[in-house]
Amino acid sequence: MSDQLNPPQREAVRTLRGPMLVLAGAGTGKTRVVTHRIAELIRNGTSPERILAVTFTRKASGEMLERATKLLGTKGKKRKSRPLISTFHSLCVKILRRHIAQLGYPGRFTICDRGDQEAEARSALREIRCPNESLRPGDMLAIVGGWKTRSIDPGRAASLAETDKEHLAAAAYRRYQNNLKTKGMVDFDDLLLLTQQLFAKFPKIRREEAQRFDHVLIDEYQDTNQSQYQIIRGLAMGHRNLCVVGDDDQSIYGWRGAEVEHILRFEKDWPDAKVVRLENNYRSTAAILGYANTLIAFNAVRHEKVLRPARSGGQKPRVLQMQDETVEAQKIVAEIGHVLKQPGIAARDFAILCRTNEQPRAFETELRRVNLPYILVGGMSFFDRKEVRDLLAYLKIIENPHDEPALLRIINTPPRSIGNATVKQLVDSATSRGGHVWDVLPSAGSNGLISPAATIAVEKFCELIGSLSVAAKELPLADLVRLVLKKTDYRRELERAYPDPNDRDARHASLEEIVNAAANYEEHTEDPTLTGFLDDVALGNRDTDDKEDQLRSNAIALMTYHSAKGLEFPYVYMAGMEEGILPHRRSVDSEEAGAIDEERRLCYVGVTRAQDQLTLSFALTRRKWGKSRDTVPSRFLYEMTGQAENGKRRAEERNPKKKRRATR
DNA sequence: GCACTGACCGTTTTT
DNA sequence: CGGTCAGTGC
Repeated sequence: MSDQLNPPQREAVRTLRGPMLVLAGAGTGKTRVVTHRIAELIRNGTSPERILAVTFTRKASGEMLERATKLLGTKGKKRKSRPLISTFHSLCVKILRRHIAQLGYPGRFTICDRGDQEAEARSALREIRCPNESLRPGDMLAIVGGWKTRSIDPGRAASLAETDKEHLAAAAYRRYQNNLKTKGMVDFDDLLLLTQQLFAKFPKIRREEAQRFDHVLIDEYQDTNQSQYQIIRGLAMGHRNLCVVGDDDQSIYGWRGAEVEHILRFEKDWPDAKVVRLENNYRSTAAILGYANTLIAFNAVRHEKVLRPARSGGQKPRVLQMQDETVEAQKIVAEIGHVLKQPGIAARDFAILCRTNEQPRAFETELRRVNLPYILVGGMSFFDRKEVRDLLAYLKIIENPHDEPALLRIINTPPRSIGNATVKQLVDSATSRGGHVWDVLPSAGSNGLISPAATIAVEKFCELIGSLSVAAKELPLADLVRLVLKKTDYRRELERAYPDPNDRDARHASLEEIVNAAANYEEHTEDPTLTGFLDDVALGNRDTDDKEDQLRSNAIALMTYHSAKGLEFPYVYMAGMEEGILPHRRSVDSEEAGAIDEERRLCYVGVTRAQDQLTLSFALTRRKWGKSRDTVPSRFLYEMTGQAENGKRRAEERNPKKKRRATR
């Protein structure tokens, strides 16, 4: 792309004051506009730290920061003189760290990961005496998550609940939320929800936080949920310098509470808003864009947009039919290997996109077999591995001994003779007193709650944590991590637990990675703290770079459509174009209106990632749980290739006057 | 207290 | 197929 901005882009960059909505289609240089705008603001005298840019993913914020830095030529400068480019979640953590006590929480908090959430869900369900088979913790979390992303508190949830499960979930939600509060823990959704509540209840705090910035920019605005919407309003209503950028056709987070209405309603909320449309696509060839446009036109409810290709011609997208998912992986990987032999083509030019996290498995096996470099984005995270979680649990306990899931995780890991029976006693005694497990540990032996042997073990454990906490105040983070490993003898535990040397080595390496991550965090952060490190880990803000970035710098990308949003690749493979996968079975079966439309947008996101060549593939049979089943090609294939009738079009041709309402 | 075994069960996407 | 968990035997 040339460095010249086209007229609408220029307008979006030059109009610096007041509210602005940038409706930007796929591949129209959205990120470019945002970064240029930041640069323009600074050139016009806005001091950089008065600018806040919010993105959805950490990757996007990193990229934006990099580009803005380049544009401004401020590379070596201190962080203070840089704009704040952050994800929503990181922003909210910062705000909550300053004010959470106002909401009745202990002064500090830890962010729970998925495992912590499950443990807390389990105990909440136990508290309401919910039989195991009536509602599982996972299901409860799914229901509660749905409420939280729509800003529904326990009180309102109780009145909204319809089914038996929902009623149980509402009761458990109340407990769950209260327990988290007393323990000083917040889950992912709370980060947004509590910030919203903070702003609503304490206008003074809202103003204080809002006054830090003179300009607010929001990327991927179509994916904002209720809380985010309110937070943005709260931050921008004073100065009104709010610029939001988004594309309703790429709204793929409806299931997480995102409401496209927000982008459609923007002009009503901010009546003097300037609206700029970016419709020139610089990314894909006309052939690819043709497929994308034909496909998305099947969605009835949308902002009408015409994406004009800047690149004419191009190779027509291919549809490949394979025998099963193994052949699919073999064929695609073999083809990539073949194309890679051509000069000037690199592994990073390829992406294999999937609907589910399970699909990449077959590809991974195959890529390994033929020894091609790849990076699997998402899926089982490094930080989900058992040994990593154990080690992090120690750090969490050092930071906040009241973090109960962390405590229960490591109180007997490595085994130190504090068995299930003892732990149960300790938990019961804490619950009956309404206190923390950590606080009953010192007196447990003298109260005769636990056996003499266990008493000694518990005493030793307390000493261990005590000495680590002292060390934490003096040692650099990486050294603290090493000390934890040494004092807990965790490496010997690995030797014991994993007889397979390969397995063992991999796990040793994971521990080493944490030490590296800590060192990296310290190096890249101005004021490093244990809290800050744990925040970054919980939010996926991996400062671990080296290894990951090295890989990413030249590897075939293997990821889901959701992860691929905002990215682009010369060669894109969309695997598993089958009914039940894309669109996913769950959406096909769903009663909810618009479920298929969201799947179609997902498909659209996939298609519009491709710059030069797009390949769609489906398998005739696919294995699931060891059983092979026949499949049906995705309806989207027929739609894209013009083999399906577009009912909406027909109706319109007959009755052209009738205007479609642009709502979801 | 701990390790091992077998029954059971699950089908999406993520910060 | 692969992971989880309760129950069993040492």
